[in-house]
Amino acid sequence: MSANDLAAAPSLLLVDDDAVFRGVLARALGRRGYAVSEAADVAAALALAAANPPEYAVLDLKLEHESGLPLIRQLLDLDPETRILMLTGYASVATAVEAIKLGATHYLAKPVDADQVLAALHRTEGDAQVPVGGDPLSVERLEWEHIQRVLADNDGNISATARALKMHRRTLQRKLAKRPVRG
Amino acid sequence: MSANDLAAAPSLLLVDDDAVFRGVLARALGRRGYAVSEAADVAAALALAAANPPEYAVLDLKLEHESGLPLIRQLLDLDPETRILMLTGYASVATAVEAIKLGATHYLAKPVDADQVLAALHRTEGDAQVPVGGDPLSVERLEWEHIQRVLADNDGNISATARALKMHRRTLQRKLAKRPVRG
DNA sequence: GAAGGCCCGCGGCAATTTGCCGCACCCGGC
DNA sequence: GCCGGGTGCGGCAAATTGCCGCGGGCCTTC
Repeated sequence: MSANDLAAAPSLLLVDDDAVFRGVLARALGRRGYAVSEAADVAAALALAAANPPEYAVLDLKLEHESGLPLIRQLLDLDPETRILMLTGYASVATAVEAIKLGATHYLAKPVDADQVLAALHRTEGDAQVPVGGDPLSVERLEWEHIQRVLADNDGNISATARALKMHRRTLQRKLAKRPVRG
Repeated sequence: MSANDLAAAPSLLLVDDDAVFRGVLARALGRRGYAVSEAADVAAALALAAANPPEYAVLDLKLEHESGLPLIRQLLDLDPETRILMLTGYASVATAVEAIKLGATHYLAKPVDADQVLAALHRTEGDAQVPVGGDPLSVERLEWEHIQRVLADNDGNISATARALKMHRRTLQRKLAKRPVRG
């Protein structure tokens, strides 16, 4: 990439607590002509964004001990034009709905590659020739979605969620630790 | 319900191609004080909405041979105030994102009960500190409902259902042998 | 009418998951 | 400080699932 390209490179803020993943994605995006800045938590992300509001942002939903959701609002407060992509390895309909309503541009489940990230960030709204897929959810997937929904209803309180679901707290913990299955 | 209540009843348009499900939900919503009109496809829904734009709408994503997604835009064109809930037994993150971006108020995966539908329709953007009705279904109960629905979709074919649900035929048999749990 | 192809029901057994203990820790109120 | 409630996690017995196999029924096709 030349110095000219650098000068014109659109800024992109990448927030993820997984250093390895973050590094790989940052490098891939940099190679594609973006000026990437990285942060591992909400505080660091806000510091970077306050100093220089990015044009694009890629946020991990599940950071070390906090949620990336509030960042959506805060980034949009700094610059309403920011295009935000929510990214997570623990995707669910419940959190997707929440993210989009908060103003995220798109929402993707990990794993993703840099091209998918960029496609999601640039996608113009509206052209919704969506799949409307064929097969119903697997029981496992359905359970995951339901758990996420109830968990959101209970503000992330695991004990309360376990009670509401009539399952053991320990079991719920274990289920949450696992990644959602596809399908 | 008195005549006064009827006069004040908020209008709700319910669109689903499954007559049984539609009937059950319509009755349940009617009992809760809504003036429910029903439609089985997009054309019928539009006809009803054009004549009398509803305050609320509950749309099935997967209608017989069409998608319910375009209806979101069309209903909002008729009346931007309409609060729309997308409902589907074939939930996916992708369609959820699309529905919300198109302007839907919320998105839920079937099976749901009437209270959850209303809670979703009334939930305000900020957050859900609203007095939510009854407790959510237990995972066990949810699983049972889902299995029954998919089983019906497959004309009672256990092998096909097991494949669709990505579970073992033997396991499905055992689950079916047990009584439905309540909760 | 024999051969496949699909389906159902069920026994058995190993692997995985649950239920249910416990413990250590953090936090917010009293 | 002390208490109640939430979180994370190890361990272990009990229950459930996954995955075999078998026999049998009901079609369709050679």
